[in-house]
Amino acid sequence: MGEEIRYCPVEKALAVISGKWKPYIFRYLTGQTKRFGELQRALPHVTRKTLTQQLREMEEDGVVIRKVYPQVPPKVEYSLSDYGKTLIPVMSSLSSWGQVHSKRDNHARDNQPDG
Amino acid sequence: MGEEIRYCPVEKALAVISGKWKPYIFRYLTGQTKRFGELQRALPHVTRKTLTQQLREMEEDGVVIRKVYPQVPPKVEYSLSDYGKTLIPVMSSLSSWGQVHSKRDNHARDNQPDG
DNA sequence: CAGGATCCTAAACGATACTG
DNA sequence: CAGTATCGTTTAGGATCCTG
Repeated sequence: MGEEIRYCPVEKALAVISGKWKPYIFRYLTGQTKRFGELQRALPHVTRKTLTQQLREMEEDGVVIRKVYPQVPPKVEYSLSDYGKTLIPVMSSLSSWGQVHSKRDNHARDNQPDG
Repeated sequence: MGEEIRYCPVEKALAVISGKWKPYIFRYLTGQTKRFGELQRALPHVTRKTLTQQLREMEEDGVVIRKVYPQVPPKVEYSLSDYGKTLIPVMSSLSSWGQVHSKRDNHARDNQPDG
């Protein structure tokens, strides 16, 4: 998901936040540190494998910090890095656009007066 | 690319702008009406089929207006709809983030002093 | 000029089972 | 608890050829 270099800054930003569960992970980690299991419970529809993958990618991109506590049973905490936090206003921008235009779903592309 | 309903506003926004060439199309159409061929020349690496697809999706999503001039040879113009223009600040947000953090490429996730 | 049709590949994601 | 390994499906996008 980031194999080739991104020349377009928009693409670069999208490369970091694109991923089926990344927006959710992002929102959930904003302001909070969470354990793997907590994320899993918050996102009941994602498999462990995929959740791990998405988190690994976010870690690779430097937006998420993974802290492993060497104990048994294992404990792993995830949090946003300072770098990751710089994405918060971007996510807000996306979010507010999505909220404002949520009345316009997939269809409804003809002039829909403010119903 | 928008088969299922998006519950998350961020996902909803991403669904509209995600697509390999959409950011470029977006930027290129911002403030200008362009013909299909112009877009193609501006994006030398995209095939006609894919360019058409992306434009169709953007039209479906209501962000792009496709105007066909019934003449031979055909002439088709693309422009941003008013709805599409509401995405400009969102694109700006993504873009400026991408620009600011462009020094941080795919790797380089350890502390890299401004070398 | 601006496409449509068809075939193909790579990558994302899911399902399921196993592990330190 | 927090993964990894393997397999299978879906889909975005590319390659190529055809058309009004």
